[in-house]
Amino acid sequence: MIAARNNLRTLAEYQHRKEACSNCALFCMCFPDPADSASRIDELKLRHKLVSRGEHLVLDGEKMRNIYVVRRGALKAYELTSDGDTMVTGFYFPGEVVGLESLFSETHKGHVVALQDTCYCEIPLKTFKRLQKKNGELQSLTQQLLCQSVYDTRRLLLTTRHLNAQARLATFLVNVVDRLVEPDDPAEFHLRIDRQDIANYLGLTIGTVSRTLSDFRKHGFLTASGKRFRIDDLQELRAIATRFANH
Amino acid sequence: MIAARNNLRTLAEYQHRKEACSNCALFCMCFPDPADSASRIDELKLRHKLVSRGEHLVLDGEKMRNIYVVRRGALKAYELTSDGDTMVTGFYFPGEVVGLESLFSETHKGHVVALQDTCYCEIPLKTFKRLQKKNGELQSLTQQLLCQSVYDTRRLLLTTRHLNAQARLATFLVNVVDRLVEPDDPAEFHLRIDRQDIANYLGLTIGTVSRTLSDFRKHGFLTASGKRFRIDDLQELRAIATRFANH
DNA sequence: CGTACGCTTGAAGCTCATCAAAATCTGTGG
DNA sequence: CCACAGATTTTGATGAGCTTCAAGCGTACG
Repeated sequence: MIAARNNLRTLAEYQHRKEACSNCALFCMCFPDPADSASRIDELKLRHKLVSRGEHLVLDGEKMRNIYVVRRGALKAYELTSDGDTMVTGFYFPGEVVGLESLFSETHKGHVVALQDTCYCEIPLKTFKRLQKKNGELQSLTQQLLCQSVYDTRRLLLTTRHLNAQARLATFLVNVVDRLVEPDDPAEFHLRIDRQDIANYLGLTIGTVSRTLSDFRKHGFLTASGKRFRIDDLQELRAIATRFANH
Repeated sequence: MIAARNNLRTLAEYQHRKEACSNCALFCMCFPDPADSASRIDELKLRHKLVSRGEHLVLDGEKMRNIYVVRRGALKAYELTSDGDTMVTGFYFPGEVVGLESLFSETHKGHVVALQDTCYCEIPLKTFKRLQKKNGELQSLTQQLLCQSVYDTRRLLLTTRHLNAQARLATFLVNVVDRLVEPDDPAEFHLRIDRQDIANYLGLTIGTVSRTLSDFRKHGFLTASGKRFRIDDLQELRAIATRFANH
């Protein structure tokens, strides 16, 4: 069961949390112009919740009741085919919005499950729509995020169609670094995604992913043991990522 | 050079054209509630234009000035990699909107070129935004189209990652039929896309596309000679499209 | 009617999937 | 803290499927 914490917090408390929210895609919704922040926060009745590893945040076909933003943790989005095969469609890291692309149909497409204990913000759809209606900023932010989503998906599409295993994995790793690591920090992280999910996500098999990682290790591009990764030559990985298989 | 025809037409003339517009994704923008259509059409100052085969409608990196809707013809969207390789990202057929996903950045990503002489509607971005601001219907339509675009791209993504050549091509053909052929018409069409572009789009080579088409021919699923296609067993193609390679 | 381009077909090679076994990691209880 | 069991990851051998390259064929168009 999902452990719910539906507390309404004070503005002061939110100001404290600004750091945690600073890379949130919907930052402007919770922390607008200081002049009227109080009312906004109040109206949001923002709910922080937790899902533990293995629990689902969203189920396929479910009516969309909320929009979610990841605070801490990691989530996996996937769909099941008619044959019962799993297809991993994406991952969500802190600061990222879950379920926005369901906005129109108001029905979730695909499942979203926690890869580790994950803390998130829950924004009721009604609140979101109300805010959107009277707030041009949020309006255009929504469009921006949707456009970005189209762009990202298309990029992934091009990636998987035209790249070989090395380039696919390099693209994936570079993307993870960009999303998970602060710009000037060392590229070292605990990746909660297992090899099977990476493979599925990239349209490869677990064997190929493992082998390719070994290749990268041999070439000194990274140090990876289990789920602990350190990227030693991001430059080179970026180069491999843009190097095409069929030229 | 693009042959421009910037005439403002009368409402009566538009009513006549309703049939041509009836499957337009932005239909509601031009033909809203009959009561106030006149003003809407007037405001739109809709411009019909032409691009001939091989001419570009949109160039990569270009500032977005208009939104386009295809009336007649076919367009190809593609990007160029740093190595100079072409990657075909999609096709546009009558009734479909070009460039909506650039809405936020207001910069076009990728090129769009005409595969045949193509007639389209040009909606100035400013007009579109103005209409959007005071028209909730168009507002939500935009979001819907963006959501749809995410969904379509994701679907295509799943397709190409996990399917073999047969399934990819079948998916492509079924999709073309759905977009190009009226529901109850015989599935017969002149596909302006050449084998090379199909191959690139599906992440295959021209040889594999040709070979797979031959397989389909041998099995009696279709009759294809050059760019003329007749789908003889859409049912079976749909079955192949959903049949996965790696189960 | 001939040329050029696109399409088809064939043979050889390479990448990645498949299956299986070994190695390593993770978590649990002693 | 260590030992053990289950899960995950790595590695290896083999083969299917797709690419590559090249040659031949068909078709469109001047």
